[in-house]
This record gives sequence, C-alpha cells and structure tokens, in this order.
Amino acid sequence: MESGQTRKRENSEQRILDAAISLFATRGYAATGIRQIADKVGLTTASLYYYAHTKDDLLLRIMRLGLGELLSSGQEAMEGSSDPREQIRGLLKVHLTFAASNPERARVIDNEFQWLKEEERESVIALRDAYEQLWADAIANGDRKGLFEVKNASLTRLALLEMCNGATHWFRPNGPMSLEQIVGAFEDMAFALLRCDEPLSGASALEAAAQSPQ
Amino acid sequence: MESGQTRKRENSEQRILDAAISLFATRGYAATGIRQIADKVGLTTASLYYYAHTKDDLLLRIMRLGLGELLSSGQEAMEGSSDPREQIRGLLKVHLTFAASNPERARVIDNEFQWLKEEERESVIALRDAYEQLWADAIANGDRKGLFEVKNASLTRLALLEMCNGATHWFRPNGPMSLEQIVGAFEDMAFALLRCDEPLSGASALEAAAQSPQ
DNA sequence: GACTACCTATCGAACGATCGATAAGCTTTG
DNA sequence: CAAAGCTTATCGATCGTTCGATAGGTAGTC
Repeated sequence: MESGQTRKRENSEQRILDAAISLFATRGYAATGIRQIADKVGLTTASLYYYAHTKDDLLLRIMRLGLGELLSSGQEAMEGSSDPREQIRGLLKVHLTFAASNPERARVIDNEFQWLKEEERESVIALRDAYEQLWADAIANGDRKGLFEVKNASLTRLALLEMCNGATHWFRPNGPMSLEQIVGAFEDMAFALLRCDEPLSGASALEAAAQSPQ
Repeated sequence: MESGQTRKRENSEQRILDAAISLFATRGYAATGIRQIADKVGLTTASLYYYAHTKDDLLLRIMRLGLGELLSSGQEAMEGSSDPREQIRGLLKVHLTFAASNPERARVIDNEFQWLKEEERESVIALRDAYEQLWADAIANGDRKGLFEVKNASLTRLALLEMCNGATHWFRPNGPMSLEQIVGAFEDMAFALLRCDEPLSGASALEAAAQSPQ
C-alpha cells in the first residue's frame, strides 16, 4: 500500500508547513527558529530536516503554494464573466476568502518574501505580479466601458489590494462579522472607490449591517 | 560651553536612531543585529551601548517619537477646521507627508511594534489608538452631518488608513509623483470611498495627472 | 603653570545563549 | 533485511550584552 507510506510523509510535511506558517506569521521568518517549528510539531530539529530541506525552502513552498492557489482562483473569477463589475466582485470574494480562511498564511505571503533568495524571490514576485494584473485588467475593463471612473488606475489598484490585505490584520474566524458580511462590506467600499453607481442588477451588496470588525 | 558637549551626544544619538530606522525598515527588528547598527554609524558595539540602553529601547524611542509627531500634527489638523471634509483633507495631508518624508520610519512604526515588551507596547498602542481616533471622529462628523455616506465606519476607517500606509511600500522621494500629486490623488480616492460628492468649495483635488506610482 | 580629579568617548575581548544545519547511529515498520 | 522515521550529539557562526581599559579633554586646587 504505497499510499499508506506516503500519507505519513505528506501528513508530516503538511504539519510542518502549518507550524511554520503560524510561527512565521506571528513572529516573522527571521525571528522564528527551526527549534520552535520542530517543537510545535513534536519533533527534534534533526527529524525536521528529514522532511524539510532548509528553513528557507519552507518559506518558499508556503509562498508558491499560496500564491498559486490565489492566482488560479483569481483567473477562474476573471473567466467567470466579462462584466467588470462581476469580475471585481469575483476577485474580492476570492481575495477575502483567501485572506479570511487562513489569515496567518496570507500574512506570511504578504510580508515575508524579502527573506527568499534572489532567484526564488523573483519567481514568487512573478506570481504576485500575475495576480495583481488580474485586478489591473478588471479595473481597466470597467474604466474603458465607462462603468468605473478612475483617475489613477495604478494607485486605485494598490489602494484596493491594500484595503483587502488589511483584513488579514484584524479578521478572526470567530469575530463578529461573517465572511459574507465582510465580502459585502468590501464590495460596497470597492465600488465606492471605483465610483461605480450601479454595482450590478440583482445581487447587489445586501445591507451588511454596520458592524465593527474584530 | 555646555551646548558643545551635549551637541555631540545628541548628534550621535540621532545618527544611531537613523541607522536603526533604516535597518529595522529593510531587514526587520529581529533580523537586525546591533553590530550592523554600530557598523553603519562607524562605532563598535561597545561604543554603541554608551549611547543606547538596549536594542529594544532604540525601537521604543523610534516609535514614541514618530507617533508623537504624527498625533500632534493630526490634532492640529483636526482643530484647524470643523468641516469634516477639511478635517479629512488635513489628516490625509499629515499622514501622507509623514509617510512620504520618511517611508522607512513609517514602515518601522507600522510593522515592528510586536517586538516591544508588553508594557512598552501598550503605551505605544495607546498613542496609535489616539491617532486613529482622530480619523474616527472626522468620519463620524461627516457621516452625522450627511456629508459622507458610510455603511460601516470602523471598516471604512481601517480601509482609509491601510490605503494610506500602502504609500510607504512604493513611495520613493525621487519617484514620478510629487507629494502634492499623491495627496491630491488620495483625496480623490478617500472622498470616493466616503461617497462625498462635494469634496469642498474651492480647493478641490485638482486633476492629479493619472500617473503610475513608483 | 603644575597637579589632581573627574568625565566623555571609544575600544578589544569576551560572556553565555542561540542560530541553522549535519553526521552517525538507533528504532520501528513493512 | 531494508527502508523509513527519528534521536543524540555536535558543528561553527552569530546573537545581545558587558567588562575593564584608555586616550583626551575639562575643571578645580595650589
């Protein structure tokens, strides 16, 4: 039963990645020791190296896997409709779902890529740029069609993304706002920022009860 | 000549703070060694300890000084007018000027306060909260007077601040956008986010030529 | 002016602790 | 038995911090 053998390895690898994500998110990559990661999964550092190549490689895999997910989800959302308003709504949902379902991972991906080696970092940044390009495309589409009114497209894209990433700082799975409420509230803010008066026919942001985050 | 003696000390202290800011901003507090700080100012680590108490204290002073400046500038801006639109414009100018005049310092203040000891951190967070309260007040004022239309005040405040802080990531003093252009562009986005149709009588955001950041 | 006393600024050297990583060998599992 | 999984013990490097020492200047006393 080959899958029985590999399952244990894969399981350990995943547990190590999860521990690394949690520690990298709360203490930062540089300040996280491999002994802490090993402790968290109940191994010695030597055993940890049986699964992981280097500390650096752990970070690289976290980044690549996460950004890969985000990018392909984003591409799906873009292909789901040619209406820029739907595209923005799709991207918002993808991004916020990603950020809210695992805020720690999102924070690592957002903040720690300076520690990758030059070569690795370039490939990771290429993934991030590809993802941001989706947003740029959606904004440009809406602007061209007259649905949005954007004075500075680059700045608006950055503002939108930064706004969404803010959620990783305060969102807690058991907080007062559900994911749906958050997505609704962000749709409202995003379309305001894009000066879009008719967000969309039916599914417009239902009044997400004004509620404090956290 | 007493001032001649103290001037040298103050000068060295400032040079050490500047070096620490630069290194903390680019490598993070945890990953910055005091030997690097000492090298940057041309001292040995032993000499550095003649001026600085601990590495931790360096960070604390950077935070307290910076947030103190930001808070008092913000309070001035709030007292400058009772019109919420002017208040928002004032806060935007203060915040962006602060972020743009020394992006490294702004980044340290924003990202590194997790390394302060419990007691220190609380006092620093109190400063930050007092500053954020200014924004909350301005937004609430505008909403009450019917000048803004805000569905979720807390979320809007966070989005605005996160948006502005984004500038610390890409702003370069010699980049293509001047500070005035950036302030103008952000005023435009902020009032869009606040759904404010009449930003203000005369001084409305003059068309900040659509221009990519960085 | 000479002598004593003190202060400022700096240094080389070293402290114990911890860092990421490895080698060699034991134990469990199929 | 062989492979997979894991441990003990250790490596050299670096961490923040402290030590004792000293050169040079300032101030006060005779």
